[in-house]
Amino acid sequence: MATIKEVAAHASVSVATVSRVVNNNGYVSEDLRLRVTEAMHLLDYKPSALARSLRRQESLTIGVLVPGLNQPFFAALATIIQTTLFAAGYRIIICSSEESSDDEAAYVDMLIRQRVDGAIIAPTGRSSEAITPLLSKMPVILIDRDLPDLRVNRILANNFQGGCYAMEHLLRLGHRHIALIGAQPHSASMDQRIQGAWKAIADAGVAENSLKTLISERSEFDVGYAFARDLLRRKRRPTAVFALTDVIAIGVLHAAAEVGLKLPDELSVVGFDDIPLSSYLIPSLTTVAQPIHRMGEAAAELLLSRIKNGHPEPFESLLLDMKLMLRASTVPHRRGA
Amino acid sequence: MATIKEVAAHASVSVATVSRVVNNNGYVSEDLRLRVTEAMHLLDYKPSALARSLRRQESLTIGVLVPGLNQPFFAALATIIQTTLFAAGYRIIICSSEESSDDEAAYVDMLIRQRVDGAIIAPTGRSSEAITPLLSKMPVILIDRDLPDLRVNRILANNFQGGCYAMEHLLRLGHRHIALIGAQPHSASMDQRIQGAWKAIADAGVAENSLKTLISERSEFDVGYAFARDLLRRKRRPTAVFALTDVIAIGVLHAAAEVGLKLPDELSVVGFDDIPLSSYLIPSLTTVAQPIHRMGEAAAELLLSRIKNGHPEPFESLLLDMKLMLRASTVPHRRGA
DNA sequence: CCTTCAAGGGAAAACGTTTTCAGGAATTTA
DNA sequence: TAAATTCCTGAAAACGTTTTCCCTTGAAGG
Repeated sequence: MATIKEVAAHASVSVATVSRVVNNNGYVSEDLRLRVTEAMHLLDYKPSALARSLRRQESLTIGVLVPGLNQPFFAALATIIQTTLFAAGYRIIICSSEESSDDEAAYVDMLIRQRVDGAIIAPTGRSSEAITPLLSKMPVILIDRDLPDLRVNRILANNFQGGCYAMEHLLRLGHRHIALIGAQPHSASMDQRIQGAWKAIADAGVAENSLKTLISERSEFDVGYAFARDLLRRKRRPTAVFALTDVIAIGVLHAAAEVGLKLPDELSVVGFDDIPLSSYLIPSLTTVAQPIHRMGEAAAELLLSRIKNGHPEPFESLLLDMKLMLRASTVPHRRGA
Repeated sequence: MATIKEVAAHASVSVATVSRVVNNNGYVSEDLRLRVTEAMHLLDYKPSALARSLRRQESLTIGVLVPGLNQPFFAALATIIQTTLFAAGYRIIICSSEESSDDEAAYVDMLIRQRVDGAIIAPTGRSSEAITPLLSKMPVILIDRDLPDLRVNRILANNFQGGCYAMEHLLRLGHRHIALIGAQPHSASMDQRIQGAWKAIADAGVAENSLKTLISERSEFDVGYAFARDLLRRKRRPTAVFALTDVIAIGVLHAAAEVGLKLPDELSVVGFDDIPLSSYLIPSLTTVAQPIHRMGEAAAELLLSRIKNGHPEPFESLLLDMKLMLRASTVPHRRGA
């Protein structure tokens, strides 16, 4: 691989001159500029980002740490962040911790050694332990999942509001026997969705036993199906389900079909996330959409501004609005259905 | 951020000694080793991967270039590759080109400047133009999507075989009026699935007009729904659909429900990919599973071996077997249904 | 007692850039 | 004409490591 020295030799100039034309700063005559660009093309010269980063003391790289690329939401988020940052001249290192705190800590360590200029993190657990080492070393943006007592900027979707929206919707349709099904009990977002649901119950003034919550440690894919199968077979089964995730909702749909319920007439289902598939399900899924695009962009932009301008204490949180997507899976409750 | 010099000063030794204890090579007395490790902890010293890479002339980083992280298949593939390589001491830079050749070329350029030690690539288009610059500079493994006339190692799933399996299955069930629906006409994998389907037709000795192929430029999400809606309304509608992708199959399911067809009795559907969701659809989707885990691992391992051992000409391809997943969406054809 | 060898450690070169500094030439200003 | 300014260029330091080379010391072997 050609180095700047070889280019300089080939063009009979100093390395300083080559550097000037590469970075297009400082004075250099047309004559030499031409000779240098020619030599660069001839030798297929590509400056080493390693050497440049070392000298400039900035890597133009930022770390993105998500709990699981297999979750469509995070895949989409990572893609948006990548697109935004790449356009700004930054590259990203995406790390998928697969919900493991140990892996998360290992990736954090790696990002530090890699001298990334900043990090955008959707943390795995409820504990901030794994990511604290980063905070003193670079700007960090927390995204999607909150952690208490951390002095960082946050980009969050209003999960409380979303939970509220979903439950309000079901209550307004007349449902009074509702099951809430969730997984991942260690996530603050899930907690807030549940809180929102209870808030809607309280605001509507309906009986507290209108809502039953079922939370499992199992994976998203299993839990909806497993819970719903039992639940829907009971004599007094719920008339509506609030699934804390679209993937869970899909499991519920599956179970309902197996049990022989006619959807949506005999069971209304509302999901959460608005993954691409949800509008293609049968029936198409009413769900709460996260402002995923704005989250990704906002995180990227906020991080860049922090890298350029330094600490903007106090650390402010950006709380973005959710949106209820009305589709076919929810209908008014009919007495006797 | 602490440097090796500061650690050396703090422990009253030379930087060479610190380096020796960090890398655990060369001779160093217990006395000094202790003083150094103490100083390292005290200063929270983390060696700069930048400086190390520059000096060692290897970055321990490899580039992974996929056409779209939003496609569950590639998200899963990237995750597997990352896990395998991270365990081997390598980090990866994941780039998602979003099926754009221009972005792909930009990422390729970036990977070269970043001095990655190798690359695993699932190319975007049919042309090898965008990625050729890499070939002369580092070991490259092509994965999932083939490109002709490239002197590289390949890890491919046998898409031809998969297409064959799917079509054989439908034919064996007695279907003789089958629609093949696809998107992404620029992908070699899709071509091969189609070829496989025709091979099954030929082998079974049934009439060539048993199969109609419909390929669109539109996105995966739209195409299944759009085509199927038209198709299923005709007087002589197909009794089975082979969807070139699970996501397309989901669109078909949706359209069938809308048109009022009873699934799977009035329409059999077979998909391709076996994305996590496919077993949770209603009816659960018969589909062709890619050996995705073996693909990712094989690619990672082969790349590492090429980095260590250099060119193993001739370039061999690894062609992995597909597997037909029998589920509920396909049933025997009944005359008069 | 002399030679060899192993253990231990420091000085300095090297990796490929960017950037500061210094200086020369050409041009403008006083 | 002298002084100041602008344009242009190269030498060399610096970024943070690793590694080579060399030197010392102590012990073992003859």
